[in-house]
Amino acid sequence: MAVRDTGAEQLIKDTAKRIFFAEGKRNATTQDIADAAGVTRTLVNYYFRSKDILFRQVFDEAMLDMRNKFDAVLSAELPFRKKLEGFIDMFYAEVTAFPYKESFMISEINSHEFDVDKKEISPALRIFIKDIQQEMEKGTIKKMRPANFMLNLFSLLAYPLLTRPLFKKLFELSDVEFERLLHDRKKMILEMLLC
Amino acid sequence: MAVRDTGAEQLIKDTAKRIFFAEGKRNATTQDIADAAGVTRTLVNYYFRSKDILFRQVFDEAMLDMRNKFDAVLSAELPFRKKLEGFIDMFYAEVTAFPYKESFMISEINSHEFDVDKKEISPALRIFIKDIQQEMEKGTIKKMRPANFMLNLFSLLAYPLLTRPLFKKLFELSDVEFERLLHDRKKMILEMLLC
DNA sequence: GTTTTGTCTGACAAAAATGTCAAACTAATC
DNA sequence: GATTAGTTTGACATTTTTGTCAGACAAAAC
Repeated sequence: MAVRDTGAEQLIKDTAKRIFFAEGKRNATTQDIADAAGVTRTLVNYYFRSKDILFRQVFDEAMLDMRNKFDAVLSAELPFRKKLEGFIDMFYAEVTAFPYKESFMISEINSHEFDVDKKEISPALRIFIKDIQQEMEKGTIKKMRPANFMLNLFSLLAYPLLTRPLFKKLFELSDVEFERLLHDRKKMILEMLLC
Repeated sequence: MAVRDTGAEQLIKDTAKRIFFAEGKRNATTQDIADAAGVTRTLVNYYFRSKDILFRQVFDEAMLDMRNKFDAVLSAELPFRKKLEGFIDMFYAEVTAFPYKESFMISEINSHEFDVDKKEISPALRIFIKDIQQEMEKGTIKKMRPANFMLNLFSLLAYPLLTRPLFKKLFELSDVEFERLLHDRKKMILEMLLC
């Protein structure tokens, strides 16, 4: 298949990603996606057979894409603190490009069809877990299960972005003020993790 | 309206809440809800006119319910540390009863129709912000914007539950092991916040 | 230049979900 | 016990979304 590549298949996937992750239209129909891509809906079915398959494919690729970015940062040859900084920067860049991606993923993760195709703990994660344990022995971070350290890192980083609209209203913050808040967090997160 | 209260209206709402928040069927149809409640779908329309209105009503009540619980804990006459502990316990209890509520709320908060009907910062929140500032002056917590302190609290508490299925797989954890992890977090979160 | 093969489209069919209405039912009220 | 008014239902209509299929189109192969 796909011998005479016209780019339509990729175009459809990219458009779907934009609509879901950048524009936050979680309930977009195949027609919406086709329209946005400037093709007919029939073509979407031609390449992906069904909506579910398109969904799954977009989700899986997004998942893989994220994992690759995580792995690149977490297995880099850098001191621990630099790794964390790199991770935070990478994460913020990702959110800036795709503000709704996190929210979308959370939804999927909690849906009943969720199933990742992993065999085992990734090598990069294994390296990072080693790092964490070493830092604990050095005393730069508190002793805890590595999984909990990672949960803390992700939590402090991701959650504020997931609840941004709510917190903006709760604390009566403008966009600029919220950005400033996020900016402050960068240093603060490091301090909290490396106590 | 509702002069001859048969309990059907409340039954439908309660059933919807159970399906959404406890069973995690985010895309349940009105038919699904009617079936689960043991009534006809027509009756759902009789009481709520449209699916959207039912959704909105269930969401708003859930939001209000949460806010009330938060307020009760945050404005209690207790030392700061006890308040935090109460908050954490309340949150875990809530999640145990409705495992998918958080995820549902995040979705809604990030949808484009989201709009809370609040006038101003709630009195309870104002009290808690005062508490936070006092603790900062006493030196029991690091100096930061109160909003950031609250974000930290929520993040550390809520995020692990949102990504539970993913982390379970990533770290190859059983349900029991994950529960143990969560249990450890209780003390840890307090330590991280009160350094 | 004609055949072949992959790409794309319009028209149609099917399915899924929501909404409406007249009429049946039932518990209060008179 | 007849009337009234709120409640419930089944049948029907509409809307929305998805899926299919025969055929048009275009580029490569012969």
